[in-house]
Amino acid sequence: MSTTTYSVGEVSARTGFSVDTLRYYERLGLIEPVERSVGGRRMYRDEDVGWLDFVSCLRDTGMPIERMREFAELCRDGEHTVPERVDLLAAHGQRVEAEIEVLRTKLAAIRHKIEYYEGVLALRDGQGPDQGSTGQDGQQAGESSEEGRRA
Amino acid sequence: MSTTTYSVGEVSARTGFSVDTLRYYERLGLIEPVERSVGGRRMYRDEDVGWLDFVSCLRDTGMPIERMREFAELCRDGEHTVPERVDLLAAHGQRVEAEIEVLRTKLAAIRHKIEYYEGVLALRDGQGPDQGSTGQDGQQAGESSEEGRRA
DNA sequence: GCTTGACCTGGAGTCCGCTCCAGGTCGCAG
DNA sequence: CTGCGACCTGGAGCGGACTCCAGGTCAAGC
Repeated sequence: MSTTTYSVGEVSARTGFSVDTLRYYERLGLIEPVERSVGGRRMYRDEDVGWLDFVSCLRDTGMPIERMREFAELCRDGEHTVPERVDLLAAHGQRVEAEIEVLRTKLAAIRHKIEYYEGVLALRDGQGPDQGSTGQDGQQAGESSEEGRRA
Repeated sequence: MSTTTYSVGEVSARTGFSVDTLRYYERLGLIEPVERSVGGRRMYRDEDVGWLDFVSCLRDTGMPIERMREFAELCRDGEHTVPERVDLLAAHGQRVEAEIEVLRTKLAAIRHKIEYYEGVLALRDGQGPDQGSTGQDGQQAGESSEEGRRA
């Protein structure tokens, strides 16, 4: 069983992190110091890649680097930190859920606006073409009559 | 019908934008120059607040300021820009949907990890308390055997 | 009239998360 | 042995989105 390893470039391709970011994360202690070849080059193992995949979950869900670092530290500190890790992840999970909810709500408002615009277009195309290019549509005025208050 | 107006502080409280941010957005042309009192103070009207509510939808769904500015400009340029506005918003909507999808997927992976940890805890509490604090749990090693590859 | 707090301006400063750079090494192909 | 491309380091630079500051004005209450 030859323990295959990957260069930083390969890992970059696999994980989507840029080469610079991989080195940056390592400096920050977000990744354990990666094994090196004789010539000093990084040799990532499968576990490293697995960890990076998880880090990408954290990052892509908006966890700040500092908190990821804390989490990494907990992982390094041994199994007795598992409860804390759960707390940290669960708290993050809640934030992500809340974030998703915000996105859904606000996206709905955006879609609503699109529909309003499409209504405007349908109306315009249906009856008389282009009635005065500069109507009472000054940024907020025009459509606010339709949507006004309500985030 | 007295057209009520709001001070920058009131609008800040209502919209959630900080006072500084409100002024900043106005400077950038993201909001039309707001009406002023004799003494030079901003007096926001309901339409302004409505527009800000919509801006918060764009911002909170991650639209960069520059694109918001473009959108604001289209709104100012008159009704003939409605198709472009729709395009801009629709494109943004797609990105937001994609983003939500990413969040869901990655959140699922995080939950999976939490469950794994809870399994570890249940196991540990069930049979023999704390078996060696510094096991083979060096950051990625331990749990990678469980989750390994797969973002 | 005086105090106090909210407001004004232009510009500088901050924080985050990378990203780029210079100057040097490694190692494989030809 | 010579390229050449991928890699190394420490540190500087960048883009985005605010946030803060100094120094001044305004307006309502006492």
